[in-house]
Amino acid sequence: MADIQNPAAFVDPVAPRLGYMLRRASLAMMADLGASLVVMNLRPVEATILMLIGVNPGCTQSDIGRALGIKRANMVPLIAGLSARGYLDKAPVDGRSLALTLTATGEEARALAEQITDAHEARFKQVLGGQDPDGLQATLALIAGASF
Amino acid sequence: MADIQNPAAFVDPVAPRLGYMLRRASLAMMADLGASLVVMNLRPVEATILMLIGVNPGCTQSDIGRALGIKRANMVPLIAGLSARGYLDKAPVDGRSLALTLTATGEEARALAEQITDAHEARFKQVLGGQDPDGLQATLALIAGASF
DNA sequence: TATTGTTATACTCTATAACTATA
DNA sequence: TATAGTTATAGAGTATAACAATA
Repeated sequence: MADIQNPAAFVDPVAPRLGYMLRRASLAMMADLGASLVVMNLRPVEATILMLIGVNPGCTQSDIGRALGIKRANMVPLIAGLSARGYLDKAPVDGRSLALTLTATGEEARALAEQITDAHEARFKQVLGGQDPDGLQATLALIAGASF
Repeated sequence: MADIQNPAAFVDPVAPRLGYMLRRASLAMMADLGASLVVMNLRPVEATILMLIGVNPGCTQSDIGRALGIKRANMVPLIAGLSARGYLDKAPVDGRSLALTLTATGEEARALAEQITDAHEARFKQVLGGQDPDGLQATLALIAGASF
């Protein structure tokens, strides 16, 4: 029986597992990013969408959904929310699709979100000590792109 | 405007971000683990709980919740589910807490889950090429343990 | 026939509040 | 007063099915 009086005696058998540690590291970074973006009342996914439209002006919400792995149906409230806050302009291109661009306010929000994300990332790179963040990035890309 | 006829022209501004790539790598591994465990009708979190009780026989569900970052209230249906499948034995220790152990069937399930998880992990370590998985593991632990 | 945007809906995961019984 | 287990509930996030309009 585990000695529950001594928390250190409790063994965590999944700590040495790559997938679980990946998950914990991801949750730690996402929690920090979320906490950092709360000052501008923006969620990480909303910040991502602003950045995506910033570099891809005129894209559609279906484009964004494909890029981020979000279903069309779930893009609707996300775009509606950002639009209601005055961050987005919609222009018909097709008759069925809308070209999305950032308003001036939206561009300000994107720039601030980018700045906050930079600072967030810098904090974690410092934790890495001397290790190469780009090397880690490349390794993670290998894992993210794996298919069996 | 982004050339939506050519998907390659669509720029992903968060791909070079550590946190986002961490998230994508984590989702990729968790999806693979989930798909691998489906043959025994077990979710990753349930497999984790079996492993946790396996090395910490006699622990309580509150112990498990603390170890995995799952609230007491959300542990209830998890333990009830594993118990209903005949994987767990509960023995009163306290009057208010229950000591959890694996039944013979539960131990079989744990062993199989461990084996499936091993194979899953081996696949991803192969994707890493020559890179040191333990080094990556240690780096992820630094990120997971960071606090600001 | 395929795609865009949309609505409705359901399921999972997570979070809080409140209760009981025990310590 | 604090903890273990529990219930109810609410909020995200994610999934599918279906529809109208358009390509």
